[in-house]
Amino acid sequence: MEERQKNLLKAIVETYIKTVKPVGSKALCAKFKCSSATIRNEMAHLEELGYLEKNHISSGRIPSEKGYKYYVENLMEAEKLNGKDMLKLQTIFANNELQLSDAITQCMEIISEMTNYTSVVLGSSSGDNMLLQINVIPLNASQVVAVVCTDKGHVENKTFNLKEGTDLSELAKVSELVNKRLVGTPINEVSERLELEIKPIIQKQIKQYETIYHIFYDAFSDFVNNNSNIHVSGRAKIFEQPEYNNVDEMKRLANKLEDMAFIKKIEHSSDPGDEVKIYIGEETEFDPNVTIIRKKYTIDGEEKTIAIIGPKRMDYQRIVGLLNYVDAEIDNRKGE
Amino acid sequence: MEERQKNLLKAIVETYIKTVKPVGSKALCAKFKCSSATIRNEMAHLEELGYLEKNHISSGRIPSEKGYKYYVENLMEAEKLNGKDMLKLQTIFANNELQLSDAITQCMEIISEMTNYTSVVLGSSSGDNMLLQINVIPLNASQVVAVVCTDKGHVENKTFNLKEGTDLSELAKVSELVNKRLVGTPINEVSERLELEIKPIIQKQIKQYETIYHIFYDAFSDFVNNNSNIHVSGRAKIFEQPEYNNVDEMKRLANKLEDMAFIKKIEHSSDPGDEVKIYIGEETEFDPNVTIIRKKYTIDGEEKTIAIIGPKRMDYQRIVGLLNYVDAEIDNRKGE
DNA sequence: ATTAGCACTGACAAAAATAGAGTGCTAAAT
DNA sequence: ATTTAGCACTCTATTTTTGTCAGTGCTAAT
Repeated sequence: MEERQKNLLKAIVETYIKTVKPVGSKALCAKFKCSSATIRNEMAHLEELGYLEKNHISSGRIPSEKGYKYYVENLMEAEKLNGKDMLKLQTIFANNELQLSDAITQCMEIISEMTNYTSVVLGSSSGDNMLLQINVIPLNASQVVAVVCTDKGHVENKTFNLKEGTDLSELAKVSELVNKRLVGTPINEVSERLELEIKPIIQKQIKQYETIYHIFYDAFSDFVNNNSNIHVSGRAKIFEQPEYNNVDEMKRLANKLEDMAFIKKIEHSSDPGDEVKIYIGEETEFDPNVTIIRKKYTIDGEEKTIAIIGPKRMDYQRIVGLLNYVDAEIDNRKGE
Repeated sequence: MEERQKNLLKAIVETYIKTVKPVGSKALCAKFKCSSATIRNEMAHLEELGYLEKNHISSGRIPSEKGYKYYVENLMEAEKLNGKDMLKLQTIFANNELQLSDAITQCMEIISEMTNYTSVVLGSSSGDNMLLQINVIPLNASQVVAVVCTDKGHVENKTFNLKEGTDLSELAKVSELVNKRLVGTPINEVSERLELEIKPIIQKQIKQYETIYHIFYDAFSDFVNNNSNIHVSGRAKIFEQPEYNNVDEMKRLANKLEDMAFIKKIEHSSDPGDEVKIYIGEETEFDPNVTIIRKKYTIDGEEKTIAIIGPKRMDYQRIVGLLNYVDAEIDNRKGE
């Protein structure tokens, strides 16, 4: 692609991002110091190459997915954060009382607020967490709460009703046994080892071993299946974007943003790199009409993914700028 | 109001609920075995009394808020659950492994799915929970997680970074002290007693008392402010209702359904009774264009509120029928 | 290679025409 | 004293018509 064509593509993408209206040839004459006809010729060329599209035969051009892609990879310059935005984020990270992972969550909420895009924070899927401790705390004669804690500091709990006459001391015994034998086991293997190692032992020693076994079994399987580690904010924010001026489009997306199983896909998305990654349209695996910008971190040994969901014509410069800033702050805090 | 007028109002409300179109006089001739003119006269009368409204001078009638109100209080007969609906709910409650409060949450999710309304489950606001136990579990040299458990089985946890050289044994000492002194304290008074009773003691005995004091203080204040005890499902479901065929209306409601502070209002709503309560339009304190049907329970000593949010012309019969059924199942389980 | 010029396209908005459902009122019928 | 048929009228909703305009592609001249 020639230099002028690159500049033209850049100008078209940026104009379209601002105006949300197909870009016509006249609009760019001044910038390129040539007539609209010249621009039209170049546009036709860019269209042939697949970087631009038209809504109908006589409309202005809009960038195609390929066009956006080329733009973010080759043409865009990440924007420096403006003072206002920076200030808001700074105050969050400056607060050292705040746990880093909470700071990140808060910060993504703010970004959603500032930009009118939806933001997501995905905690790691507890896969590489290991059992640190299980406590079984009696609430009253017929209820106990089991509290499981992992080495990464994840805690889950579940309340159980006891059958009449369950012996609390037996419960305590089993809990001690589990703590002695299974600490350090990856959390999603605990169930298995419970079955293979613990069950045979308690089967002999404990009277109501079935009830008690179930309590432990359930407490762990719940842990693995839990998705509480997902924060979505500004689900409704993205609807402020002009592309969602249409009821069906809104409904379609609103449903997806409700579905946590779907949201999880953002994390699993293709490649695992930890730089800022931009997925446009089909590539997102989430929705063909959105762009997702995401970044992965490892904090205290745990993976965390943050992502912004916006329309395909999202303000790439600003978002990348923001995420870069967040990145720097996190590095900064991690260095401490 | 005369008998025929009551019947007419009932018919109009029920027709409107089904068709979502203003009800004209002809449509009801057959049912009332009289001419449209007679119906019109009666309609005019009902309108004078404030039970009906018109969109414009020559349109059919729609029920006013007062009309709906009168309907649900005097005219409606709760519907018997149809077999399909009942079956779905039954399987949830039949599963005795499932904790009752989880069963309720699941069941409200299903109801949202079945009816295309939004459902909400609000746990009690932890006000009358009392401290049962706090554990401070070390994760590694520089991090601990504090786990607070109340007598009602609520568990919250928070991770803290320790300053260089914090003495873990001192932490354990304080945690023992808190467990000895403050168990049984209402959870929202713990902070205060921490300040008044614990601080003076540790101030003398503990070197890094400030850091350690903060850990406990923060762990409790987080507990009180937490809203994790809210489940909203089918936020997007309500948009399937034909009244949300308009982008602005959708956005307005989507924003409210995102805002947990707003959702909480459903619980605090005026009177505290524990029967099925129907709030229509303005009465909801949530949104003038919706109806909220809610029911409060006390389960294991904790208040729980379930609610359905739908349009003002929601299918009252079905929802009340469903909630009655849920009610019966809960009573059934509580009785065990 | 660039540009002026021109015919042409399709979206969009405003205006006009049409159909239809429903009302209120009056006067006659029961 | 109700009830009803009949009629003029109102308003909505839909379709049709018309005009405007931004933008294009192509050709021929620069």
